[in-house]
Amino acid sequence: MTRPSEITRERILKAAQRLFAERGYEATSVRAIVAKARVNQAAINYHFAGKDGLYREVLRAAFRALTEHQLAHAEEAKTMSREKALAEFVRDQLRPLLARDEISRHIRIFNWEAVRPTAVFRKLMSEEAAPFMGLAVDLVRRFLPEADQRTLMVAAVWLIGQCNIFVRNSEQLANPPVSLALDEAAVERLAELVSAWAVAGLEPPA
Amino acid sequence: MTRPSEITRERILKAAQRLFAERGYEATSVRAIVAKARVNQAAINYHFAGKDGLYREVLRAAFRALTEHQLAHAEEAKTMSREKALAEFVRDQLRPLLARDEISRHIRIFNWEAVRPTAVFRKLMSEEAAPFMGLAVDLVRRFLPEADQRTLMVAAVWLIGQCNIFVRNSEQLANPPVSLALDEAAVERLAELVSAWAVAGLEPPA
DNA sequence: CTACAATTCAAACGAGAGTTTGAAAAAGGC
DNA sequence: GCCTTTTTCAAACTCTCGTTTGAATTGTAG
Repeated sequence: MTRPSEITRERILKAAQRLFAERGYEATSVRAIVAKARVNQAAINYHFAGKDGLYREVLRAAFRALTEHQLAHAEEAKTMSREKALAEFVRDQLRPLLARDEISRHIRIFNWEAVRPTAVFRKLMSEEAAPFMGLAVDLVRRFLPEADQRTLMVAAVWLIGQCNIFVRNSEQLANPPVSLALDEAAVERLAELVSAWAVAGLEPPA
Repeated sequence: MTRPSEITRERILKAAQRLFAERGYEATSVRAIVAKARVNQAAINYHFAGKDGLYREVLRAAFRALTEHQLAHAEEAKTMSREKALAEFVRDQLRPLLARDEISRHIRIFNWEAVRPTAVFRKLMSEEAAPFMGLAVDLVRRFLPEADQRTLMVAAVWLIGQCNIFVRNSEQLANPPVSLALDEAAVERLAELVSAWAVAGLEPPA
């Protein structure tokens, strides 16, 4: 008898993913999740052994999907010029600004974790190492072939940071004094600007 | 009879500033503040009309001190070369990585706000417009004299973002897989790397 | 059809949050 | 030195949180 429970499980996971992406772990209550999923309150404890367990599942799914997505792009990225590859990376990072799809939510969840890592996240991080960082490092290595590992790590974080701030603060940036519009065309121009600056920053002076 | 109350007021403000900087608004409880300040629990409501009011005061103080600090530097920045000015800006932004002084705490509080802006912050933001953004815009304008206002805004956010990520994620970056050391020398090298890349990014191609 | 296990459900529990209360204490003006 | 105002204090109140409980329901194998 495993079938009927799968339905509620999925409903909970879907609702939880959306709410965690939107508000982060702490600010999301189990009551809000069960209301959105339209299941009973005790269902979370029954199926996931508590809020932590549920979050762990959401995080695992996000991990899997995100690295899968990035690894898929990694193959074609190697065939592009480094400038084009970096531009694609930036565009991917800025994706949550426009799309409301699942991948955007995954990225958002990781942005929440970047702020105040939960215990669940730390554990998962140490268990399933993140090839995500490796991708960013590989990318910047094409610009800094002679740099040591430490410098490459800093460059990777640096690159992610310039994209991250726009995603993380998108709501805030839409208001004064910045008043940054976020329609499709604007995000496209934003991606172009950021990747142009990043490329120029990493390319050796002519 | 204003004197005796000033003492508890100050004790509360000081304790609250430290805790808000460390944990953010939501994760800081009124009970934790009064314990650290060693005052009665009702004191916060008596003196600040609630947790919100207290946070508002802390935020106002941070606003004032931070813009004051930046404006003071703004004068000397104008006498420097644009490259040197940008390097100083970056160094300033990375300051919370090392110092545990008041200014570092102010910056930390604003980093929390960047994550999930509180209602208090939004209100304050709209009331007392931020000359802080203006400073960053002035700085990047020296590199992009012909850019329009929108591009300058994006560039300013872009610049802040590359510094911000290191401060915001400092705890996380200290652990694997990044394992970024954060002693004084390392922060110095970090500031040099970031400002070099940022300068190269903004400087017109040779 | 029956019996048993899996699943749902409404209700309550205990802990922690921010706030309120009303009396006690302290301070200052006259 | 008294009287009024300001300030402190311990306790309780109300709300929300995550979790637990035990009965009711549902699904399925024999």
